[in-house]
Amino acid sequence: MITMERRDLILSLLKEKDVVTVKRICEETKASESTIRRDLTDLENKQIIKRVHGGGASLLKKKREEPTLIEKTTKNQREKNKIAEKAASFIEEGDSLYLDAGSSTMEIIPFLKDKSVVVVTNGIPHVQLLIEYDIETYVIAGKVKRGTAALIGTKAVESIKEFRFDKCFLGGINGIHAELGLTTPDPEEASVKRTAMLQSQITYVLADPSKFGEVSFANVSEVSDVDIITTVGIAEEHVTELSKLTNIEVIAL
Amino acid sequence: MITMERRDLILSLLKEKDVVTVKRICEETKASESTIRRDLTDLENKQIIKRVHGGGASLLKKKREEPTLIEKTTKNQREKNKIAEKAASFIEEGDSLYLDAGSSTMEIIPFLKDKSVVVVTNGIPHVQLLIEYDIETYVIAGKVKRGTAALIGTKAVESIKEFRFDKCFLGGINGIHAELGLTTPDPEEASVKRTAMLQSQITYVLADPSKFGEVSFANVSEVSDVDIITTVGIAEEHVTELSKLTNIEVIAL
DNA sequence: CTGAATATGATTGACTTTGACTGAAAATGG
DNA sequence: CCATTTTCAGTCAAAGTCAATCATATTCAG
Repeated sequence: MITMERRDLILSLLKEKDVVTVKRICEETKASESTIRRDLTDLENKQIIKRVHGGGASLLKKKREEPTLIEKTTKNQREKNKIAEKAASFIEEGDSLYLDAGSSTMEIIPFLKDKSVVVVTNGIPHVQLLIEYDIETYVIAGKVKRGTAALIGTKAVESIKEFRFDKCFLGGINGIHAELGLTTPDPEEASVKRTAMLQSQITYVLADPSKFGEVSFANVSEVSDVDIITTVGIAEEHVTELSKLTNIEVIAL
Repeated sequence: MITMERRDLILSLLKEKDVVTVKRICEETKASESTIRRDLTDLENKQIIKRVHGGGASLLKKKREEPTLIEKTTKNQREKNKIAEKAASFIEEGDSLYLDAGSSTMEIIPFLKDKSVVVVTNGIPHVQLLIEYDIETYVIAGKVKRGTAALIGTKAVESIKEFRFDKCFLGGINGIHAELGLTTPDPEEASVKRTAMLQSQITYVLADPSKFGEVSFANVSEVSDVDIITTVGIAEEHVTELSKLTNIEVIAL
C-alpha cells in the first residue's frame, strides 16, 4: 500500500471515530506499528491531526476532502514546517519562549508538545493552538492589528518588558541584508520585535529564501544579533556573507 | 479504552447527572477506581470539572454537543442574544468598553458594528470577532486560562489598570445574591472582573435567570456596584429585592 | 545496472498508563 | 463525641505505548 493511500485510510478511520488505537490502524492497513506511528507523527506535524497517548484524535479543521488537504500541503507549507522543526530543535526542557505573531512561528507549536515550556506570544491565533497542545501560555497586552491579529503598539512594547525569555522566535521579517540588517514593513511591529529580542538570551529568525538581500521599511536589528533559520534556495553569496556575521542554518527539504 | 475516550464518557455522564459516584463511572468505563480518580483530578486541573467528595460535578461550559444539548444551547443562545442586544443599547458613540471573557459578552460584538467604539477585552475568542467587525481593539496581558481562553492572573490585573472604561460588561457571574453579592467559581477570574469594574464608570452584568439567589466560590463585588441585565424567568422576590439595591433590567423574550 | 534516497518492519529501552494496595481524610451513624 | 464506613491520595509493580535505531527492501535517477 502506498504511503498516501494509507494516510487517507487513517484519516477516514479518524473521521468515523474520533480516536483509533494504533493496533486497530495496523489491522486495517496491514502495515507495521512503526509505519503507522511515523504516519501519525507526520500528520500531526502537518497539523492535520492531534495525537494522544493510545491513539490519534482527528482535530484541526473541517472535513473538506482529505486527499486535497494532504496534497494541498504546498511546498511553502512544507518549507515553513521544516524551518519550524529546526527551530524547535533548539528548544530545551523548561525554556521560556517568545513566539512572535505570524504563521511561521505558529508551526513551532506542535513541536512543543510535552516539553514543559512557558510561552509568551503576541499572536492571537497562536493562543488557541497553544491551548490545544496544553502549553502554559501568557499573552502580552497591546492593540490588535487587523489582518495579522498581532498585538502591537506602546502597550505591547511595555508589556513585553515584564517578561524574560530564554529563546525568542521571530517571523514576519521581510528583509535580511548583511549591512542593512533585518527589516519589516510595519514600524509598530518592528518595535515589538526589537523589544522581544532585548528580553531574550538568544533570538532566532525564521525566514524563507526570498527574504535574503531584500530591504523593507522598518529596521528591527542587526543581523549579528540573531541566528537565522532558512531553507535551501538562498544564493551562496548570501550564505557566506551572513555566516561571517552570525549563525545561519540552511535546511535541506 | 483510550484515555480521551474515557474522559469524554465521564463528561457526558456528568452532563446527564450533575453528580456521579466514582463507582458508577468505574462500571460504565470498566476502568479501575485509581484510573477514574486520576482522570477526575486531571479534569479538575484542566478546569473542566469541579470535584466534590463522593463524585465530580460538571462545571465549566460545553465540550461536545449532544442533540439534546444543542437545543438547549439554541434556547440559551436566543436568551443570551437578547441580553446582549439590551446591553448594546446602552453603548454610545465614542465609548471605551471592557468586554469580559465569556460567551455572553461575545454576543455584544455584532451590535457594535459601525459604532466607533474602542474595546478592551481579556477574551481571546472575542478578538477574532472584533477584527471581523472592524472594531478598534486592545487586549490586556495575562496568563491564558485553559477552557475559557480568558486572560487572568496578576499580569491581567495589572494590565487592566492601564485603561479607563466608560462601560464594563461582565459575563460569567455564576451567583447573584442580594446580601452575598456577585460570585464566580474562579478567584483568579474574580480579581480580573473586580479590577475591570474599578476602572469603569459603570458596570453591567449579563446573567441568565438561573444565577439569581445562587452563591459561587469567589466574591467579585456588591450587587449595588453594578447594573444587571437578565431575562424573564427570575423569581419576583429576587427582582424586588435587587431593585432596591441597583438597576435591574428584565427582558421579555 | 548502480548508488542514493526513501520507505518499511523488527527490536530496543524509555516513558506512560494502569490497577491493586496502603494509610490518611472525610462522611456517617450512633 | 467517638467508632465505623466510605472515599480519597500516594506508592508500586506490571502492562501498554512510544520514539529511536538499525537493517532490509523498494523506488528513482542517472
